[in-house]
Amino acid sequence: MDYNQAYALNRALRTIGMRHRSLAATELNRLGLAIGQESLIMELANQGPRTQAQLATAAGCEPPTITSAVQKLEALGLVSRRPSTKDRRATVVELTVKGESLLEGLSAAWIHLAESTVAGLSRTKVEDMIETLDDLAASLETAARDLDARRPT
Amino acid sequence: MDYNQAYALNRALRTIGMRHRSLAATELNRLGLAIGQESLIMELANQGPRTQAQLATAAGCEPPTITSAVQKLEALGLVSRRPSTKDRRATVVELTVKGESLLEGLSAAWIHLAESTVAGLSRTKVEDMIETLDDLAASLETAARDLDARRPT
DNA sequence: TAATTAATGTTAGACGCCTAACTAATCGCT
DNA sequence: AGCGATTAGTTAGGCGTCTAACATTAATTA
Repeated sequence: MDYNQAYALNRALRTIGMRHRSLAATELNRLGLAIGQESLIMELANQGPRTQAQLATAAGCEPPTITSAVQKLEALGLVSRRPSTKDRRATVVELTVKGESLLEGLSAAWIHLAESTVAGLSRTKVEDMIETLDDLAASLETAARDLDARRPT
Repeated sequence: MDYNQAYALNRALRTIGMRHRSLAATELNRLGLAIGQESLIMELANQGPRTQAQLATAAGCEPPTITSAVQKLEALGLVSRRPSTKDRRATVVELTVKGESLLEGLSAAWIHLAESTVAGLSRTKVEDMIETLDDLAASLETAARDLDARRPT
């Protein structure tokens, strides 16, 4: 690949990441949430109670990030924690009633975010966009996995 | 747009942002740089000496981010600062010789980053990917602009 | 010209995310 | 059965980014 293509690709991805994150943050602020917390709430809503390790895998981030996010969600009363009965190392996280009451607003906010994200597209259909982004997300996941498989212990 | 589409879109964008940023960070770390600094260096290489306000606009971030990034680049000896002669508020930032010596490695790293980003694509050609991402980046820029135009003083 | 408004850059403090280092518990192998 | 290796979670400290508040200088307008 030549430099101009690489530059264009990386630059587009940088601005996409920053802008989408920023729009997401303003949507979530209206609900009293910070960015990152939504992915835990949605995962708990979809899958039921999960350990923090499962949440880390689902959210694609590292354990310390989960520790801190769960602590804050617990302080907000949106989530509860209890020790796992089967594995005494593990902590099971569960949505509280108050947490579930957020789900409706969260869905609306997420639709609004997606709509403003694609509102200004000039030559791409939304279905094609989603298709393309899924392909890219998968490619980046394998690139990331390959990278730290190559990183020794 | 229905919720499932919105969820898929937002989720793909979240992972794309996180993974690409993370890959970029490991590339830059090899050069002794942190993420974000590369966009200033590249802008200075492309456009010549710039004020911090111009750098903020080009990088798509806020003035305090530039202040801190420029301070660190200056401490590394990659960049020099001098007061503008025409506007006594402004600071002009310029690449040093040591900064220019990084450009070659930076280009190589950026090509490598782009290649690993797209290496795992299964159903999208690179040219189409760039086209689609440019469209999306532009859409998100206008969404962000509209948002804080709506935010009053 | 004088007064108001706008722009440049800084500091302070917050956020999410990261890595490194650690404890405690479980797993795996001999 | 026991010991080394792995896994779950936490703490400490770093990064880039943001907003809010501020001082300084420039531009606008009365």
